Parts: sequence; C-alpha cells; structure tokens
Amino acid sequence: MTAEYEVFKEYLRQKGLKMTSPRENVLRAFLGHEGHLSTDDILVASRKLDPAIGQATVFRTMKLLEEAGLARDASQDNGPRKYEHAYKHSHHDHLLCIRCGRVVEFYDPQIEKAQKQIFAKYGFTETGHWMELHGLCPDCARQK
Amino acid sequence: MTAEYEVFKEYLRQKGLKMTSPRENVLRAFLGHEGHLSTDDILVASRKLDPAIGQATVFRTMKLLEEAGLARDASQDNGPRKYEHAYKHSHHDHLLCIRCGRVVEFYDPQIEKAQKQIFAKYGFTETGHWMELHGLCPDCARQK
DNA sequence: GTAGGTGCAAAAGCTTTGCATTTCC
DNA sequence: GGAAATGCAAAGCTTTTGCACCTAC
Repeated sequence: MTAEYEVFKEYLRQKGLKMTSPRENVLRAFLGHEGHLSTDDILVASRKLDPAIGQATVFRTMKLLEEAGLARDASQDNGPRKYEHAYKHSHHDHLLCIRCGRVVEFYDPQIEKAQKQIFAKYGFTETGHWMELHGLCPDCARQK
Repeated sequence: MTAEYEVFKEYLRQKGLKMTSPRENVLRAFLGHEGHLSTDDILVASRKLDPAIGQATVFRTMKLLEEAGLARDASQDNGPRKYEHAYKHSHHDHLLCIRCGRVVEFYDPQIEKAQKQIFAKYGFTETGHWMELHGLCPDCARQK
C-alpha cells in the first residue's frame, strides 16, 4: 500500500474516523492522475474502481484529503474546484497561459524568501500562500 | 463627474455600447465603498441609488467595469465573487488572516521583479498575476 | 428608429445536506 | 452493537440566460 494510504489512515485514526472502501478508492483515483483534477475528474476516475461511488463522497473525501495534507486546492477563477497532489510534492506556484490553459509549475526561492519577510513584517503567522501568474505562452503569443 | 465615469463612458463608446442610468448607479455604488465588495454588497449599495436595479445588471455591469480596468477580481476561495477598485489604485497583493478575515494589502518590489523574471524564463507574455498569503494575524495568533 | 439594455424569473452549475441504509471497528 | 459513512436526491448558492419591454444615441 502506498505511503499516502498510510498517511490518510493515520489521519483518520487520530480523528476517530474510519478508513472505508469508498475513501480508499477516491484516494487511489486521485493519486492515479497528475496535474489539476476537478472534483468531477476524480468522480469519473473513482467510478472506474467502484461504479457505485457518489459525488457527495468525492466532495467529502477530498476535503479530508486536503486536511490530511495529501491534496491541495488548485482552483483557478470561479470555476469548479480543482485539486492537485500535496504529499511529498514540494511546494510550487503556477504559471498559466490564459489562452490555451497550459500550466507551468515553478519554484522560486527568492519569492519564497520575500514572502516570509512579508509575513514577518506584518506579524502574521504563515499558514500558506497562493500565487498564480497569468500570461500568454510562447506558442499562443506567436499566433496572436 | 468622476474620472472613473469618463473612463467607463469612453470604454463603452469604443465598444459601441451605451452609458445608461443603471450602469452609472452601479459604478457610483462600487466607487462609494473601499475594500473587497461582493456582488451582493454592490447590489445593495446600488439599490440605495435606484431601488429598481436588478442583480443581473450588477453582474453584467461589473464584468464591463473589470474589462474597462476600473474593477479587479478580488475573489478568495470558492465563495461569492468579490471586486475591488482598480483605477489608479496601484497593483498590490493581499495578506489574509484565515481566522478573522482581516486583509492587509501590500506591495513588494522584490517579488514583482522576481515574477517578471519567471515570465521571461518561460517565454510567457505577462498579462497579470495573483498572489495571496494566508496566515494568522497577531491578534488571532495571541488568542490561539 | 433601432441596436442595445433592463428587470424578472427561470435555468444552470457546483457544492452541501438530510436521511434511510450500510459498513467498519 | 453502535458510531460513522454512504448514495441518493433534494436543497442551497452564486451566476447566467431568455425574453418582453424600455431607453439612449
């Protein structure tokens, strides 16, 4: 079984919750795909493992996975919520092409450092951050 | 009349659209309040100027104001959409307390510069960016 | 006069919730 | 055995859309 499964199980145990078959299938479906997955993508993938899974279970389970540190909210704009893997995936930010939707993930130590300084400056305790850069990718800029 | 009114009118003219009384009232209602306004906040404020205004008009007008560069989407998480002033309000980012909801606006030239370097590194043409830092403000951290 | 705008109400999406039934510990 | 979880369907919210009537240019 995967390390993620163990992490999830332990998280549930600590909370007095149960590891169930639907939860396991949603986790496996989520882990089986990289990138930004909508809740519907996850529902479809989960049903390949168990056709009886309901969408409410996907919503409820993804919320738990987020709390357990296995998933991270990757929603953009006001469309459907999206999740990405969070376990042992180093933190990164996103560069998004507004025309073709292409997403580049990057990590910039300089920016991370500057963000920490902002937290310190205003006396805030950091819990997380979200940065998204929007632009045209080289291909789309060329077509213009 | 305000400079924003002129900007909006000019934007509409260029697009072959009309300046109307409801649009003017939504603009005035929006300009009359600082901070992050939900579409419902704007509806309520607009109705103080003209009780007959419908919410569809607020949605439609705010979309126009955004395109005209007068409003900027300031939505957080997946809740209702929020807008903030954009005209001659220099760009800034947000530091948000996850407990009390307090919002601090800041501007960090170092981060802005680093972001431009990211765009250049991946060959993207910049169109905008969104950064939000989440944490506990000093008051909430003390209460723990 | 006419293209465009408005308010209303209905529809459309996404997410949450109530509940009878089932499942895990 | 009993608390917790599930699937379904209904409800909730926010946002969009269709349409008959109105208005700015």
